[in-house]
Amino acid sequence: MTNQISKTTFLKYLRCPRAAAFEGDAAAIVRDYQRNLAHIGGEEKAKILEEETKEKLRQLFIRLIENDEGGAESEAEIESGDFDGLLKDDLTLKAMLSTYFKIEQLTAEKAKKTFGGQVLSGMRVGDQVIGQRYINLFKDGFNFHSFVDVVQEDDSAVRIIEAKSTTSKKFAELGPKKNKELCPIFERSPFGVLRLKEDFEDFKPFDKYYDNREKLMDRFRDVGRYVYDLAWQRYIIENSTDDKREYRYYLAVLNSDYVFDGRQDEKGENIYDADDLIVLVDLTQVTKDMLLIVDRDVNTVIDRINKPDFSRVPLEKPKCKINGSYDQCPWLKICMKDLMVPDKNSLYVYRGGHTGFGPASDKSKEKVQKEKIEELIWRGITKALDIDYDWLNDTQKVQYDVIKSGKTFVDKKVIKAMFKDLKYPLFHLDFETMNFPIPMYRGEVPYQQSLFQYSLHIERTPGVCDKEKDNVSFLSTGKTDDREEFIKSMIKNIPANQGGTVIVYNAIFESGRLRELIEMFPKYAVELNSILERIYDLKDILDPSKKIIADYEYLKSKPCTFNYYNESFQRSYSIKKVLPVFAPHLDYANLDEVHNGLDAQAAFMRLKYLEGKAFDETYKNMIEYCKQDTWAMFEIMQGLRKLINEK
DNA sequence: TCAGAGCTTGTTTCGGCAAA
DNA sequence: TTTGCCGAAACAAGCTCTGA
Repeated sequence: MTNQISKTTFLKYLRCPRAAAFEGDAAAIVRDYQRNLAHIGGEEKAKILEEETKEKLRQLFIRLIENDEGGAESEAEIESGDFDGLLKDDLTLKAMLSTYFKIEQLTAEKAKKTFGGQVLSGMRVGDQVIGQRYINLFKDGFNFHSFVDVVQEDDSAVRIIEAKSTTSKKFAELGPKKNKELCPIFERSPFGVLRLKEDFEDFKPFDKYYDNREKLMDRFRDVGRYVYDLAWQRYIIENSTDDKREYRYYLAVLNSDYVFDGRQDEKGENIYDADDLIVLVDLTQVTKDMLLIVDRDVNTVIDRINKPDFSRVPLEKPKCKINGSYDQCPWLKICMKDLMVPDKNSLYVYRGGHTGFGPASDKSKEKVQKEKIEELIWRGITKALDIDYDWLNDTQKVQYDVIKSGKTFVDKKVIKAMFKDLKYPLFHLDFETMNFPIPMYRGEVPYQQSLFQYSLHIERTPGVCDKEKDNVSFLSTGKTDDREEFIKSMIKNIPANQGGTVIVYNAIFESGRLRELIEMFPKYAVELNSILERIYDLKDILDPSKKIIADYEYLKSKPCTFNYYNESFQRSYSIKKVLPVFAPHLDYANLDEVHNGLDAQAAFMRLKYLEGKAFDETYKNMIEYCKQDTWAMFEIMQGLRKLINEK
């Protein structure tokens, strides 16, 4: 039997030798699980199947990593919870399928318009896309295969187009900066195609042109990973066809400057101008230069499948995607355990630790090279307290002390002074948004954070606020463009003439949204500006930003940046880490349906299609979630008040 | 007057974090 | 997946000093 290797599988094997070895043995177990799950009836049975599968994986991994090099020891034993990520059904991905398909359709339209000829793309049947061009290459007993999103061809040329749901920005703005001015390495051709400057006749290479071009060829970079996909396709095609026509290779991405004009058809569906929304990026020359890299990678993958190697590998940030979320290595937890890196209070807990650790630099002597976290871990220094105290900066020393003593760090004097600057009534405000690749409403751009909900708790005098009575909110029904209703409701509840501080958590987000509203709805500019000017970031009280430090005389002399640090924060000041310390009784897990911002987005997507009781249920759950968010802010402030008034 | 060393200052790049 | 912000490192440019 020939081994089938899809592009996704290929990339999994390419991560590292150990990931490849794990993949081979674990993939069969995961495949079995998915097959059985499809035929199983009832939630309870599915739960049992999941537990059984995790136990199988656990047993497998205990065997795999307990090799002669040591491996996981009892204190860092592998738990079945370490496989959660592997078995999780990707709901977000499923919800996005129709959007990805829409982008492919628009790409086909654009290709037809730009180049004419024959255009072949997929057709949607349920959750499947059929009819795309199949490409494959047999090599050393393997079948490397893939589908091409869009193929355009005529008598003389074939154009291979890979559609990606990212924006043109990262290509259009690639290039060095000189005196704060960008020198892009791409330029729009008369046909509106983004091409490298070298493709134009009058090309003269400028400083750092080739450094930036190199970035396109590095699959661990933001731009490079898209280009790699295309180069892989090219490799398969060039090694499996003897077609003599000219082949050109393009990525299709969303134009970040596209503004949706709000046009709709008679059924109320949005009409997009494909020619304007889609940008083609010509990567023919770059992908050609990458063929050698891909060839080497293909041989590496074949080798790894034929000779699995389970031995330990050093962690590498860009490869393993440590701290990355969606593209993190699925085996990272296993490697971490194997290297004795604890879940809590590891070396990764230090703020600014990514730059490494080393002796404090002495101005009179030469600079000492810092050691990266991954190097230290490889040497067996894995816990936060393992590190030499003198190798830490002032902020990190505070973290060390907190872990060592188990006591929270609090600068009561500073927090007290910051509280004095608040003007009552306090408006605790929180937004929920939807960021869709393709804009939803008139005036929006790709990935616009489109506002659909807010919650507001009004605290008229210090410490006096009722969770129900003092709460107002707005939630769009999702069936129409309600943004103007949203604004009217908000400016009524936060009056411009009344004063009072507007409290938000992580102000960058809320102020950004307000500025966008002013841009799109200038007739409310005065009222919206009044809110914008009164915004105060609750996070600044715990962890002051640079701007706040500059504003407050008493913060300037502080060596450590924190005002408050608790061990359970694990360096993060996100509200989900902070809230449990101040209000352990407020648990997001107790809410129905919506537990975080991404759940709220998913619920809002459903809302559009719900009616009657189901609609009411989801609508209510969304209101409750957002209310909890602003109430949490009030509770954190109450906790801080109690703290600073203690003797 | 010039070249080179060493220092200071400014700019660019990078990685990480927060929100949804 | 996006945005903006931040701090540190890396790099670049300009200055002074020194010795010839």
